[in-house]
Amino acid sequence: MSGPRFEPVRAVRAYERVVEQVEEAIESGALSPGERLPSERELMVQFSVSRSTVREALRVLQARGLVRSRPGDPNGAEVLPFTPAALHKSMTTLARVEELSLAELVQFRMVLDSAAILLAARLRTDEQLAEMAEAVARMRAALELGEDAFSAADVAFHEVVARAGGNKLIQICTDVVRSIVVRLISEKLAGAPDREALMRQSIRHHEEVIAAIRLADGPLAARLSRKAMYDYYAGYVPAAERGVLRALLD
Amino acid sequence: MSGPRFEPVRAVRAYERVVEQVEEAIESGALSPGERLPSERELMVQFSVSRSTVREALRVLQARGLVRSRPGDPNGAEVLPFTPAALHKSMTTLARVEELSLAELVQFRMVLDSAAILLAARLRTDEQLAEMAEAVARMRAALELGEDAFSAADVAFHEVVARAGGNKLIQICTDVVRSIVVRLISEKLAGAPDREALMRQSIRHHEEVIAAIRLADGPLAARLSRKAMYDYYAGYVPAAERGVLRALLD
DNA sequence: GCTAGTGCACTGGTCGGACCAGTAGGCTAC
DNA sequence: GTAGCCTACTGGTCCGACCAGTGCACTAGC
Repeated sequence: MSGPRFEPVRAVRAYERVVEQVEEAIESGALSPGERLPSERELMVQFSVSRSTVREALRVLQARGLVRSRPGDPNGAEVLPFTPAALHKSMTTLARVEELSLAELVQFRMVLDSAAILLAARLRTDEQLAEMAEAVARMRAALELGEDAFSAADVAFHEVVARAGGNKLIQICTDVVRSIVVRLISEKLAGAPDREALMRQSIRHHEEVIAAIRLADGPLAARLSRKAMYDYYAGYVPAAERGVLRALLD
Repeated sequence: MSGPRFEPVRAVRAYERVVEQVEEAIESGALSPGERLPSERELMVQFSVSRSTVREALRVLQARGLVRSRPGDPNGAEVLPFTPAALHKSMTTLARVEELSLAELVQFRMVLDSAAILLAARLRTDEQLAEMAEAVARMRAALELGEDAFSAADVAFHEVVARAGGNKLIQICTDVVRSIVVRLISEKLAGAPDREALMRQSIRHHEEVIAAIRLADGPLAARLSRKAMYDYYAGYVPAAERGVLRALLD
């Protein structure tokens, strides 16, 4: 016979209550990006807590990327528009403490990027298609300009595609993981053999993908994009782990 | 001619320095999960900052899921093993403030889950295959037991698959997004028409997927899983948005 | 001798007050 | 009318204090 079901009471700290209330106000839209929170001294009155408690709450909210405070600002903390910064931070942490391999990260990109391309092939506007072509043109021009320009144009291409795919979650996740991958291999990048050949090949691949997108052949575009990413990154992945990447090639 | 390249100096607060140092120690492995940080009073000596500053740093580290502190604990804060809690938090925030639609979330699951299944079809062990079959058996048994048991068995199935796929990032992301989706539709779930038919259909689909995995036919298994997820969730997605989901069906 | 119980020394959580450097905007002096 | 100062705020940091917990060593009782 089970008696009255008591719920475990976890001791909830004062600053957590403050965090919850402010968080709720932001997520419900009662506070919009750009608006200001009351000053810390005002908040301590409203919440009936000390300033230390208010400040600990604000630190948490700041760590979650919801607000930002600036010393000397005559207004209170500013409510920020959503940025994937917190997502980025926790994924980076994940990558470090869980020791995610480069193979896993690249595989993740192959999956999500090709999905975005599949969707983009069906949903893209003509304008977006032109943007993609322009980005690839800039990649080609960057052959003369150097690594950074090439990389920037490449990022621009993938951003247009992700946007055209219409799924914000995919868009943000690809973006976050891409930056992690880029940082991981940036040091290896300089000393890599035959960078220029790799870049030329990458450009060809991108052009093939665009052609498939133009024809609205999503599955083909997706397949080509996976192949492109594999060819581009396989050299940086230990040979033993390349098998799991090839599993995604048709 | 560009002179010496000065970097912008952003004012770095004291507590941020503390966060960085502790974070580095954890991520580099100098501090392992289960180990203890020095007490707050000890940390204020080591870092030469006040206790308030130490505490703000600890709040940030706690928000990132790296440490936990318990009142009265004679030891310092405990270094935690990685949990996707922070990732979960930021994705949930993303879902709320960016107003991710259920369609986007389900689409994301279709993509990642089918990728995991594709990989699992090639990499799974016989033992994992048996686990999958057992999970589906429990789903069938749960027809008598109710919604919760069914859902739990379903989760177990997808967890085995994700594990068998061998990509921790995919595994964690599917897990996080699944819980968000589940919470989103949990209220609609009770009043849904013809739940039992949906559950029976879902079981059939799962069995088809297992069959394909058993035959190591990854692409088939992946396709079937996308179809399964579409059929299961389409009813909860506004008709106007179902098109983008169907774009993933072959 | 061993065990059960009691303090004690420590922990984190919270509070209040204080000072500093920085900012914005009103005010004053030119 | 404008340039420059002044003031009233802001957040960042520090300090000292108190409280309610916790674990452990020590002690009193068997």
